[in-house]
Amino acid sequence: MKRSLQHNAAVSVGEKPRPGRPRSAECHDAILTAALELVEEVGFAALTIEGIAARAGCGKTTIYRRWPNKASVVMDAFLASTAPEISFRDTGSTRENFRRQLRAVVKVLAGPPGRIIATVIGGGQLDPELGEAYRTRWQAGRRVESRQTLQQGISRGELRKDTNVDLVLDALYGPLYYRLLVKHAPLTPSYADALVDLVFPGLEV
Amino acid sequence: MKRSLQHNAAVSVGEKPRPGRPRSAECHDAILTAALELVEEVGFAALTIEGIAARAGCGKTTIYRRWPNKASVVMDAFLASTAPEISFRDTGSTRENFRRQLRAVVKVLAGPPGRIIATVIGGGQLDPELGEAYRTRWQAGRRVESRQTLQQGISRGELRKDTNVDLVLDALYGPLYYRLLVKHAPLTPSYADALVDLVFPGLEV
Amino acid sequence: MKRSLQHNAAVSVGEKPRPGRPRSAECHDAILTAALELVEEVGFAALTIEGIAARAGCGKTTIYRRWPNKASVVMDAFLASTAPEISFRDTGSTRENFRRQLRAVVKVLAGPPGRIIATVIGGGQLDPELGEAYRTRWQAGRRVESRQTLQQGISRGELRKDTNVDLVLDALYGPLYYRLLVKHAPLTPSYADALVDLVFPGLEV
Amino acid sequence: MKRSLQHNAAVSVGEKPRPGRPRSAECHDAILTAALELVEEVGFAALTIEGIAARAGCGKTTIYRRWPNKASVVMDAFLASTAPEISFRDTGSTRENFRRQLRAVVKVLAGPPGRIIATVIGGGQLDPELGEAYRTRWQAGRRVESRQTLQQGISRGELRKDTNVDLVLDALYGPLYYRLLVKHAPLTPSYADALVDLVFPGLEV
DNA sequence: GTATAAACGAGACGGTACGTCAGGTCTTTCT
DNA sequence: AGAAAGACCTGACGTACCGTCTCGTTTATAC
Repeated sequence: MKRSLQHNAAVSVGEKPRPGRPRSAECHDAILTAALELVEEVGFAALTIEGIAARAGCGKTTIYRRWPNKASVVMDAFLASTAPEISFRDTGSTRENFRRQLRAVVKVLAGPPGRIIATVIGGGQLDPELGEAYRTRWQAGRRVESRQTLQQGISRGELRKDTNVDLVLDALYGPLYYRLLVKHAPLTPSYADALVDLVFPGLEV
Repeated sequence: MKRSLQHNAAVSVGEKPRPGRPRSAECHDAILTAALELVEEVGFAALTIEGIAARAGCGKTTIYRRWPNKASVVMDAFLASTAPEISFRDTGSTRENFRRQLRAVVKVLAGPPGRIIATVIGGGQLDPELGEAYRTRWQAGRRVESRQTLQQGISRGELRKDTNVDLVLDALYGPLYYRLLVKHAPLTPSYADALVDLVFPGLEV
Repeated sequence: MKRSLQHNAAVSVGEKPRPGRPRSAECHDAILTAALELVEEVGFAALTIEGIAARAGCGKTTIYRRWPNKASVVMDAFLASTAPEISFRDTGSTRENFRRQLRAVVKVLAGPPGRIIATVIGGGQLDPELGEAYRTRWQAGRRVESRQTLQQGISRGELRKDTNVDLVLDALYGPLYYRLLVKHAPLTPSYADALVDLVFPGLEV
Repeated sequence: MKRSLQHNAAVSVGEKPRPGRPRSAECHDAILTAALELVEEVGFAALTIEGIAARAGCGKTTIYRRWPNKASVVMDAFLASTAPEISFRDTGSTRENFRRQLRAVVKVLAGPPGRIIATVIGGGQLDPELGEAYRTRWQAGRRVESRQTLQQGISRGELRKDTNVDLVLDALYGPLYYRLLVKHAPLTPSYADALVDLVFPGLEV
């Protein structure tokens, strides 16, 4: 059951061929694609293993053999689809770097991937495993880059040495996810700008 | 179906008595209590209407007659239990007012009500009605008071006249909900303090 | 509960007026009419008290106050509608008397009342009370007349003195009901004729 | 849905093995046995699919997968239990052949199988499919043998050449079913004898 | 007249069973 | 030996009626 955090089914390179019929890669992809489509169409709660199997044209058993629960399937499907994305580019100014990246994040969150992320975070409130999977397999990776960019700003002397990094990251990204999840107001690029301009003055030396 | 935003079963004051046997208030309370207990014990996903009915000692029909889905039951249960709570008191300093209120909010979110709020927001990603119910019946009310306090600070000359109120509220509360929902770090009173001290310097004249 | 064999709700003549609002005759009729219509439309099994109440425009309680179960309602409804019907007329010949009456019976059984009788007998296999009601309140009455006609034939010297009356009545009517209920062949006037001509030769002196 | 007239679940001989887990024969038998027991204990009306499933130790779905309604289950249960039964033996005299067979039929109808037959015919008044199933899967088979025996009597010169076969069969069996269903008098062997002696005089040359 | 008494409609109540759906497991044949 | 199919038991779903029970409202007789 603890294998749920890894691509447990991928036919890794250099894998020694085990006896028996090898697992079908077409099948694997079909399942992930079906899962992704369905989670967008009906949401995580209404998503069923049977539905995924039916759309993927495979048996339920084939899914259960590879993933322990539907959360893992969805998480794998999400990662397989959204892996290549929003990263930082150095403009020379840390504030400007964040402004650009936050605008990119807003763009993603306001689109279809945003709905999936919201679905996954929402499902994570009900299914602890999904929450854990989201944190470690998606959130943590993004956070590393943001932290590095912030730390770079500190070491370059742009930002105060006593900057509470985790707090600042929360102050920047928290409001975005807040609007994504509560939907009390829209997510716009100018909202990203305003946020950066609210938080950074207190950080810059 | 559009009645889900109101206490649809309560025998409101001054209500002209409709024909037929009136709905039982004991029953109403028993259901909400049972729902609240169960959602804490087993979580929203494992919560069943049958389970609520069994614990409340009433028939399933009685629940279905009053609420369209389990999300609404939980929402009503939550409101009935957590209504009288976190409010502002004027200490003379707007920053101090917010520091105290955010600490109170953290206390609530870190406790059992926090789990239910997270559950409701999570469920709101799948069930639009629940999301809407959360926004209008809970979130909006809290927001009004916060906005007034902030505006008071502006009119008292403590805060800049060009303060973007909605943005500031998001910057203060967003990070709290971010941690509540993503759970990448704990919610502590000192986090509330740090947040206030990060955001306010840029606002004060 | 044992009152189900009598018209328990009719405002009988000479009834001493009890205090309180008297039972409504319109209501009574509306219920019986609704029951009759519904039993023809959907059958006895799918018939519901709620359905009758809804169509009759009265409350369920009003029905339960008067009849102990749906079988009684249907039986009353049937009797109220089909009371005036098939009787014997003396032609001088007993065989002819029966031929005419059996033709009349076939006519009734082949029409809508036949469907209701079939429904009632069918329901009687599942609901003993309905069966008992059918026997005593309908069947027995018809039987008396047939028996008298047969006995008249005996005393007039047309039929053998050792005629087994009950057997002959069964031999005459049994096949009609057999076809009514099993439906393996149609009920036609000529079938009645043939039946009479099969049974009577052995009876006549 | 048109499969209800056949043993739709039986693993027929010579059936090419389809993929997937085959239907369990133990399960099949357990359901039919449970259905038969229950219909005798509580009657058809109080019979529930849930009750059958509980006693058979299987899930409701397993029953619904094989039969469309409880009538079909009972019909199959009845056929499986009463298949090997009442048949004719040639004594040399057609009248005697029928006397013996009618006595056997009376014996069956007066016992537990009789209650089930009555239940099935009764149910057939409400559910056309059940009526059709009864006619084709039970009644028709019995009728063939009776017709052959009657025709044998004709060709042997015992009975008149112009005998109306269908009418005679109705005259012999109709009264039995009449008493079975209306229950106005008991079914006894001597009743069978008397019936034969009433009908045959008119047939014999 | 004004109690008092009962029937009325409406509809909520605790239940039972419905027929469906999906869960996760299993058993079988096919590749 | 894995894939695909499909049957298995389980358990919850949301619905329909059951028969009972309040309600507030008539509509009678009795005081």
